[in-house]
Amino acid sequence: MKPKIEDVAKLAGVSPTTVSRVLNNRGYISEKTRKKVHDSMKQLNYYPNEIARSLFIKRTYLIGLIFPSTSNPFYGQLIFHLENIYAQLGYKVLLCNSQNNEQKEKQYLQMLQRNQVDGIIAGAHNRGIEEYDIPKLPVVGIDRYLSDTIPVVSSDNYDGGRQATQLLIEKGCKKIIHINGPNFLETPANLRRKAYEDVMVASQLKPITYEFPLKSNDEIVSGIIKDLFNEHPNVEGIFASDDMIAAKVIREAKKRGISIPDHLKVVGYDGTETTRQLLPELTTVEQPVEEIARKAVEILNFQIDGKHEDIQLEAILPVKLIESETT
Amino acid sequence: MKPKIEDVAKLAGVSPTTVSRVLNNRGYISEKTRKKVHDSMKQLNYYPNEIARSLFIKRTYLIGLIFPSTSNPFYGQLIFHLENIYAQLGYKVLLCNSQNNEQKEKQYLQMLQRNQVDGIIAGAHNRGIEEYDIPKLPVVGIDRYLSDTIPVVSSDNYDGGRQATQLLIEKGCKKIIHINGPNFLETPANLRRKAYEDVMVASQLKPITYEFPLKSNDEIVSGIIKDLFNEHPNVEGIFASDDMIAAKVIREAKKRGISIPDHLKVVGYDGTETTRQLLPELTTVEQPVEEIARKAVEILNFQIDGKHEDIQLEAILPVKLIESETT
DNA sequence: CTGAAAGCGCTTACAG
DNA sequence: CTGAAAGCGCTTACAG
Repeated sequence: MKPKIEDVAKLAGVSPTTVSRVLNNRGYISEKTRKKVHDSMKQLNYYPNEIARSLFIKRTYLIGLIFPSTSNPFYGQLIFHLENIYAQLGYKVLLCNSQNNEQKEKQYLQMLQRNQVDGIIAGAHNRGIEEYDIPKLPVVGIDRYLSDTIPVVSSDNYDGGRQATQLLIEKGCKKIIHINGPNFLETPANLRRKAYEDVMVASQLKPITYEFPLKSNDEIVSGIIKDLFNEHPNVEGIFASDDMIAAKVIREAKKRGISIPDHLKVVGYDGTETTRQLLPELTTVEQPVEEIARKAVEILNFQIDGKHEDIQLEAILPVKLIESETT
Repeated sequence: MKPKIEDVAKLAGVSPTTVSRVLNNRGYISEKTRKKVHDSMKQLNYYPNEIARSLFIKRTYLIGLIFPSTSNPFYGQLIFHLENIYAQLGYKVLLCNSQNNEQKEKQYLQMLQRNQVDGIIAGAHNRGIEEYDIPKLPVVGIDRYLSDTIPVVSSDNYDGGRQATQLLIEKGCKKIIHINGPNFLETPANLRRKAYEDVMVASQLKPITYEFPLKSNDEIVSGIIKDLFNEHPNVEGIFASDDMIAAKVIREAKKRGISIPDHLKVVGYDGTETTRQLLPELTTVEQPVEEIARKAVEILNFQIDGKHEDIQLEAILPVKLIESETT
């Protein structure tokens, strides 16, 4: 069986208390004892059982991460940074792919509570889930309003939408169409649309938004893009609410022999590493993914440490327009 | 404070033993008692502490996942499936981004042991790490030989390399170049190169492989691709060892005004969802990501359950050539 | 059908 | 500087 503290203690000829103290660098320990203990630990190949420790100290240093899918480049990159930051802070990360499924999400929430996580960071979903309002469980949302008391971190969606739309206007587009998810959601991401509409109106242009439904797959989105081109064959600019959609727009335009950027200009949103590698020609609004991760961790830490006075309820981080070849 | 089993017991007027039995559906419980206990749990909003449970049963239902980065589309998708499968099986998943850093990886390995994970699934790295040989800790490698006794799951890299190369030959290419990582590594992925060389030689063509170093970044890879085009301006076919590299090849070809597929044909490897969305025109060899995940879980489960006779030391899953517009 | 006791592997006051 | 005892929140024989 795995050696335990008692085994180390026996071999070193000391008490379990002493071994624990050596392990945790707590209290006074003579150099001689410390060495004996360390030698015994090495000899037995001992490593402490964190489960037992967690039970006692009532702290797991576990963080739950609930996001739709690591397969999506934006979330994949965000989770990468979150995990990195937490690893450096001595935390571990429990991964949950919610797939935007409310039922799954509730189950994960239960599971994370049972496993005594110190906190939760959760990413975009269709709507707030009241189950997130767990007394004393630190939670931070990313691009997502979970409840009135749960802090949200997001990129400056409004400014991103504004910059994207303005760029298209500056480049001479008049007929500019936006593609986005459903409008009824109160997500920060909806500000991309709001900004688009505001800028269009301010420039005396008519905003037109094509919406795809909440649970839409590849085909549905492709169909909507086809509709867009059929109904507006003379569209000059398209601002897609994310890079995946922008990629589909580009593809459809190519199929129709519409040359980009001469006859059509396209702007995406996200600007993940993966997009920039696979589709570097796309002009897009880059989210500060690492900074979002850092901010979310910072706010969650304030909650964990009980520093409630330091918590911002909303943190908005600046985006960066990356001009490439589609505009 | 959080209610514990004792609180539920008191409220229900029974012993903690009985509550535990209700919780675990073990032994005989009268319907009346069961109801009382359930009511009390609901009233107190009780949920069991898995940490305490784990300590006793010596089983955490935790699996450690060590992969270079969730930001990479292949690993992101693989991890997505692994997590999904494990969630359905009632397991939880601890995520570790090793970033191909041996030091980090060793630390994660320690951490996972301290946290009493039931098993580990680890993805590609530069070389085997002896620390993986932990007595009685179930481990499975994906596309990676960790040690003689650790099972490996991979796509049929040889067949993938063969199909890619043969396609290029069939399409009329004579001068076909391969781009891959360093050859000295004994990874299953190196079979892609081996297959390329075998097919070329069998077709009386000269294999030429451009290698990029182990720790290479964007720029280094781009530089190597530039070299390739400078040194072989008349190259007709390029088989890249993954889709990211293929994307760079396409980009460089465009810059040089080389038209694809007319004057140059390109084949990638991986065929992740993300690639297929962002770069659907790429011909590539699709890895059976979900099947790889399933197989790895299956083999790890055999180890966890002690069914050592059922364990395959090497599982190779079939790939699928997806012909698109770059060939 | 139900309960009292012991124990999972740690840590922390409290003594000395 | 070091140790004996109690306890973190569960579960499992063992009794009854």
